[in-house]
Amino acid sequence: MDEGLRERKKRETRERISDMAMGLFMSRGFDNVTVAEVARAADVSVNTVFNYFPAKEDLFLDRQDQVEGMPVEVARGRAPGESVVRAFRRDFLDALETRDWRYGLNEGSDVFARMVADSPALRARTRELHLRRETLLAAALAEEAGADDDDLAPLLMAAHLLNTTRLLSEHAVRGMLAGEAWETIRPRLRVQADKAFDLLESGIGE
Amino acid sequence: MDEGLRERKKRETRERISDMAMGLFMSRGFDNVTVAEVARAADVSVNTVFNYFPAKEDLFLDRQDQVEGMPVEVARGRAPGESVVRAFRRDFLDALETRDWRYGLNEGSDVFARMVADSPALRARTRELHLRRETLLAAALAEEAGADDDDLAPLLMAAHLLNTTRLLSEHAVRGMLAGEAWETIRPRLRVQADKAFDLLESGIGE
DNA sequence: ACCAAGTTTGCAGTCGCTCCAAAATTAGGT
DNA sequence: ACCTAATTTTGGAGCGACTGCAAACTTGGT
Repeated sequence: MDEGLRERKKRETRERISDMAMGLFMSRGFDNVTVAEVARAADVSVNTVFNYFPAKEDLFLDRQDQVEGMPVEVARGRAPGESVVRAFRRDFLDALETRDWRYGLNEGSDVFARMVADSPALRARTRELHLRRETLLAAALAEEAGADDDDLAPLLMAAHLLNTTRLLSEHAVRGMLAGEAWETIRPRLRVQADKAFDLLESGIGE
Repeated sequence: MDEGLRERKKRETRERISDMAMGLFMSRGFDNVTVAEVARAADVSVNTVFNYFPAKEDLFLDRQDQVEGMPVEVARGRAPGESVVRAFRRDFLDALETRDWRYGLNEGSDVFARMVADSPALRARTRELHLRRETLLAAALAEEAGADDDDLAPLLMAAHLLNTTRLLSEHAVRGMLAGEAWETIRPRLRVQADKAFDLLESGIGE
């Protein structure tokens, strides 16, 4: 037992707060739930909530922040000789088959998406996360290529890659929100994904 | 006289509020100025401030919102036969020569940029503006190409185009904030811009 | 049992922002 | 000049996120 009673209690209250918050958010929407209510539901003082979560939005995203390094892993985990674009294409197409949660293709991620869409604060946070992933990926690419600080190529590639996956994910979510069945979304998305990555590889000459 | 006294006064107080706000923001930073202070400086009640500007950030951006349709004009104003990418390349390179404010190459836009960087609220708003421009440009491109709703190409092109110009602008600002002279920034930026747009046209095959 | 360290809590306060109803100002007609 | 209707401004009350601080409480080690 490498976890003392103190640490266990901390973890427990943290999880209790997070769980109660998510429950309330799911049933009533992010903006319609006050931090005081979350605190009451978790049987804890408001200050304690802010003790664990620096801002209200962190109650919602929490684990989402651990996903910010995901693109870097995709880039690093590619086969020898494989280009970065091909690695992302492969990763996304795999996710399309397995409905991987990493790209928001998960069943039920539409509820999630609607909540984000309905709350300005959550939208802002989501974009900040996107930006962070962009700079992290860019840094990884720059390191790998040994690019100097004046070279914009890593930043450009990171931005273009993440924006394609982002737009593909958003497109899938639009379909889900429109009530379409996944099996009718998947083939269409697959076509669009192929076109999108082709566009990345061969350029927009039009 | 197509402007009655009522309308003139409205315009005047609006401008007074905006001017006073900008002055305070410039000298003390966005987050260190309270709306109440702005109101006092403009000799107006706090409610009146919110009467003209829906949120504090609007005191800062105000006219910036009128620029959200700018990319659409670049796309629409291109020469016959000219591709969209070429139009944006031309527009940006022109702006590089004239230090056009539209891309934040303006002298003094570094102060502006630092203020945005220092305030989470302003950063969020700036990104929202970026997103709006993206969807507007995408809509224009989709209309022109007659693309259906399932086609992601317009959205992808819009995103890629605006992200290149965005990253180029940010790069320029980084140089300015580092204290570099404009004449040393320009040639380097020109090289990067050429590479960036080449990347867009010919793709990221690596 | 006791002390030091860490955790929770209550309280007071700031700031952005909203709602509402009462004043003040202006426009237009007589 | 006068009255009325529409518009603008204002004050006040209040909500919700968030901070800072000091007091109470809990845990770990001696």
